Amino acid sequence: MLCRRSRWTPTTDQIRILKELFYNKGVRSPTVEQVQRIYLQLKWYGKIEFKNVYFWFVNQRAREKQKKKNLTSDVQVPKQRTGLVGGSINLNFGSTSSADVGGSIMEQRGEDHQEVKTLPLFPMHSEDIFGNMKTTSDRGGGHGGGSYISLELNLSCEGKAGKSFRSR
Amino acid sequence: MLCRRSRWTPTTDQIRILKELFYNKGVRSPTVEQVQRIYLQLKWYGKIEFKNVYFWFVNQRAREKQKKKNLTSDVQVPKQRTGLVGGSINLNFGSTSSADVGGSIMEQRGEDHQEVKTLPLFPMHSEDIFGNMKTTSDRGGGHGGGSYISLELNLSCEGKAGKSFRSR
DNA sequence: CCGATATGAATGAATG
DNA sequence: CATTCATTCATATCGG
Repeated sequence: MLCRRSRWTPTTDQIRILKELFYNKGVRSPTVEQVQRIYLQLKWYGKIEFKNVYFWFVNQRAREKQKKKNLTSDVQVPKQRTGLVGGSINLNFGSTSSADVGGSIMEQRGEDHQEVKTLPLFPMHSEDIFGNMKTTSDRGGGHGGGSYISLELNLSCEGKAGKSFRSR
Repeated sequence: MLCRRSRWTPTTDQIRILKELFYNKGVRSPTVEQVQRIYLQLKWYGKIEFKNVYFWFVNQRAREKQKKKNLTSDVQVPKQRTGLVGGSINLNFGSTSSADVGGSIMEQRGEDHQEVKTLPLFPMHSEDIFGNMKTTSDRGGGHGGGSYISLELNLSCEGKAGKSFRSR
């Protein structure tokens, strides 16, 4: 059953070795020689190409970063005054339990304030918001504001500066 | 290995809002800031995480294109992926004799010999890989004898891991 | 319950 | 390296 897959499907051994290198050995950005050796070694465990190893590390780095910012802020406030059938507002903020090396869910910063107060559509001028990237803000202490969101969607997609997910 | 992690089940309100944004507002690839705001708003209607919003847009985009491809494309051979590359005319007489349909960059394969003979240099366009490889700071000073990739691999670790991807 | 479908999630591959 | 595309996997939901 040879499933000619268009893309590389790493075997469990290959994955194990790669993760071992990445997490335990701390190999994040292997050198060319290292990638070459890893590749040559991994070939023994199944079909693989040099670029597969290279891409694997690139993706791993990128996703590691993404998943790292997880704070599991799914603390949705038990608050539904509108009577919406929201349905499941279970306070499921059950401690993430992010213990596994490969077990992490990506998420943004723990921005849990649901008090959206009509955030400015585009707070930045062009594409760089030095020191302005954290929407979370840092209001020291005080939070006794109202806690109900109301606005309707105000997202605009006009001359959006920058394009795409550039958090920078 | 059961990855049974209940997945997000969007509420009707969340779906409605998301679709409103996608179709009516034309929001296809929201920026992180936008995703974040959408997330903050949607979470009021039920359990939701940042990544859920992110994935939703990714999937919508992909499937939108998928559907479109199914309609716009004329009836001509749907090119079933029955296995072989079918209709591809292999006029792939590029450089490497091994014509790979996936023809992509950095294709350095030499077939299935899993033995290294002389670590051939990489025939890929260096401008892409080695010219762009700027690793600001990979493993912390593991140079000269610390961070080889060794673990269970017995690959020929000459032990010279001096050069890293960064060609600086 | 069961199989088909819709869709959330994961990840290899690419692009700039 | 940041972001996006493409393909695949996993599962919630639906019809019978």
